[in-house]
Amino acid sequence: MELIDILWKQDIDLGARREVYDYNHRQKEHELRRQRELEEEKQQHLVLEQEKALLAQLQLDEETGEYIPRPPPSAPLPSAVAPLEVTQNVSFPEENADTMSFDECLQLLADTFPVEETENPSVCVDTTAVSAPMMPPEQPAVPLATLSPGPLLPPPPSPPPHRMSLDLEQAWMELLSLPELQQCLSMQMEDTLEIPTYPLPNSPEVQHPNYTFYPMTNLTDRAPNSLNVCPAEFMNTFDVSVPSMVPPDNLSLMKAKAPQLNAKFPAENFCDIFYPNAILEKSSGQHGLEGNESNAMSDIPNKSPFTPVDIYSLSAGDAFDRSKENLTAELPDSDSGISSNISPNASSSGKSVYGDESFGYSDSDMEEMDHNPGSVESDYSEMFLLNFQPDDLQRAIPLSAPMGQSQQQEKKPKQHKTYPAEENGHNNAPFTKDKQKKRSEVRLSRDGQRAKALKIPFTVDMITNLPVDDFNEMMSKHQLNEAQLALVRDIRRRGKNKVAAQNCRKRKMENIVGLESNLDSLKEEKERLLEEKSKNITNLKEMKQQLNSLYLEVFSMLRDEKGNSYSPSDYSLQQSTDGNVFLVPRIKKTFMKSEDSVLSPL
DNA sequence: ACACGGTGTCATGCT
DNA sequence: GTAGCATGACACCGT
Repeated sequence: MELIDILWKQDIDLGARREVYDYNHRQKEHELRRQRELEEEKQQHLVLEQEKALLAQLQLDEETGEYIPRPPPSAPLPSAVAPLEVTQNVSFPEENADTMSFDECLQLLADTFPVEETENPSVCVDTTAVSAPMMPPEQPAVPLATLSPGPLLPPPPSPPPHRMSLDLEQAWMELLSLPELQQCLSMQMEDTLEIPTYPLPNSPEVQHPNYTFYPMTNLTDRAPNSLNVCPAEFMNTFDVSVPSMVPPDNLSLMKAKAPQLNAKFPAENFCDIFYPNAILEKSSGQHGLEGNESNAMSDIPNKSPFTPVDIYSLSAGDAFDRSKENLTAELPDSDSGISSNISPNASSSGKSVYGDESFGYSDSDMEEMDHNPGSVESDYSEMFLLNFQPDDLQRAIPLSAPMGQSQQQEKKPKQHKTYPAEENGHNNAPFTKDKQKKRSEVRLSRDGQRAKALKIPFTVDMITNLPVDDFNEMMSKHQLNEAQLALVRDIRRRGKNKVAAQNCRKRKMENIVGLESNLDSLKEEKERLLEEKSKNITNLKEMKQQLNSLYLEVFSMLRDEKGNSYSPSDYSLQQSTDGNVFLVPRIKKTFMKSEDSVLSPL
């Protein structure tokens, strides 16, 4: 699968389609290796079945809807044979179910049911989500890659009987009521348990059979290039793997292949039964099909936004979808400012004067437009002065949502989109909250409404965020009256000022935060200094005590001529500036205190 | 009903 | 003189 992808990507510029690789791959592994071998076994098996059918085994199968499989030799065949059968029966005469010979009928059933067993995970996924897990995991992830033998090789285990719903059972019984089919089925079903569980195409819930009965005429119309190359068995995978990431080309290819499934179902009335349903569901919108499809696809590893509806829509207008994607791809690169409206997500590319904040209001504008249904498309189409058709514009806008190609998620981006204030650097600001969006939308809607009222052919963000030169150039390209000019200037002024105010407040907050930080640091320093002061005081006090004790010790060691100690009350020790210590009488000291306090004792 | 925060807008000064 | 920015002040709105 990876090789296929690689090869396909390498040659995609050359126009090579992916199925080319798949086709080769499939031919190598399937057609040459298994088809004929299994086909022979199939033929033998059918002969045996035919013999038994003639012996009237009808009663066995119709009652329970489950058919006891005939012993081993034939049982494993259907699943393994399936891919081969599809391939070889592309040109099967499906319209002659009533008139076909018995052998043909047998052949048809023998071919059909085993095929559908293999297709069961794909074609009949919609009927029961239970069948989804049985799908080959690689199918949804790389849809076209399913063309490779992988999905076809391992025929999924026969679905459990309980999977068949009552409706399916009844429909099955009705089908069995047909005489020819009864014979054929009875013979065929004896061999396989899978038959009862086969989701019949006449269930209105079945989605993919719609493709199966898609008019054969479309076959050649849709994909003439790939039709001849790709055998019908590839279609088995397409039903399941209608991918979200598949390029439009591939989608069209898939769509084209879908009709080939006709070969798998002999009864033409099936088409009459189900195809209208398909149309109905198509017309009902994507949700209906998405719901059904999603149920079936829920187990698919890869989300497959492209539902059958998408395929139908493609069939209805490939050109549109292509243009739609082209539009989304091109707009972000456009510097006309229009892209800013349509691609608010392109913050990286939309940066200009204000960085991300530029073009940030398109969301609000769009929401504003949403509030005025009816006038939205026309007004904006006028305002943009683009070549877009309103439909294109309307569809292109959501498509440009940040989801990119996940087109199913385009529904409600506005509510959750990043507000311009957040984009322009305010996302970290404490002001950022949800209501900011609301207010912004309201505010912007004012100017938007005014602009629309005056038929100003620019968007608010264009007016606001374009550089002066570009703005003037844009203005020069349109003849605006005084009111329009005044409004445009006001809008630009307000827009600029709004951004300035936001920046100002941001700075203010930053300043506040900075000042608070400084305050904290200053407080810490103050505490540190106070603590140091306290330590110094303590040390000083200790030193004084030590000095005092030293003084007393020295003084006590002094003796007069008679060997008597001096009284501390009468004498004191004093140190001169040169370091000499003198014993000074207290009386004298008091006398000297007035003239030389330096000599006073410590 | 009131307080408060967030935001847009206006007026003004400055570059 | 004009455009743009910064900012105080005010009003509005939502919580």
